[in-house]
Amino acid sequence: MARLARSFFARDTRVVARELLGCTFVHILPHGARLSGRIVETEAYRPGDPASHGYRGHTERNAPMFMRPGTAYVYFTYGLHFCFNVSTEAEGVGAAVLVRALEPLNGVEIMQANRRRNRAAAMLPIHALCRGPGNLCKAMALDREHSGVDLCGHSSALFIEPSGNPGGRVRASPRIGVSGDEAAKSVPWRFYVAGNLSVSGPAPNK
DNA sequence: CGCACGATGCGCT
DNA sequence: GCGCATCGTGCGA
Repeated sequence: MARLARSFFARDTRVVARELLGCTFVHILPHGARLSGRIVETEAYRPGDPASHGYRGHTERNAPMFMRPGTAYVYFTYGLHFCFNVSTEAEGVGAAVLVRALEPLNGVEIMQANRRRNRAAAMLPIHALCRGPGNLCKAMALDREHSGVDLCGHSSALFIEPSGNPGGRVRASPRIGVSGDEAAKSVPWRFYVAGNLSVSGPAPNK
């Protein structure tokens, strides 16, 4: 299947965030296994946005946000979690879409193993495997070594496949976990598929 | 059910 | 040092 071209990501971050819903995010592991899931929740982080890592300018960590649209930006936070983003807008512009949740499609058993804390722990329900940005990275085996990877490259292990439609009603809401600036907290730049069990936050998401 | 908090690393002031 | 685009647990109602 085709992968999304750079032109898809080289647009307004809010549009990209909304249109990513329903697309399939794929990670081909080194041994060839395919992990994938349908994107059901995203957030836009835009130029001039106080909540964005790019707000205070270019640093070593956020460098992928300023790279070509379609570049993966994976960062480490709270001392234990990774979050996966895709850069947007244009090269030199600090903007990205945070992918917050997937509905698992391929590689579910591997995801189960990636998420399991220890051998005795109970198996998680499929819809919970990639619910929330930290959980998504754990299940999809993503970490800082994937930051800077070009999702539009022909041979990259990470890419996104296009889709017809999200298969549900798309809703917008304020972003989750944003603190500080009041305007940044209230702006509706989180997008999700209403009612999908894999969407994070208080269930059920209507 | 909701809320509080601890875990735990590191980038930034 | 502070605080973070988080998550799971444990507590009280």
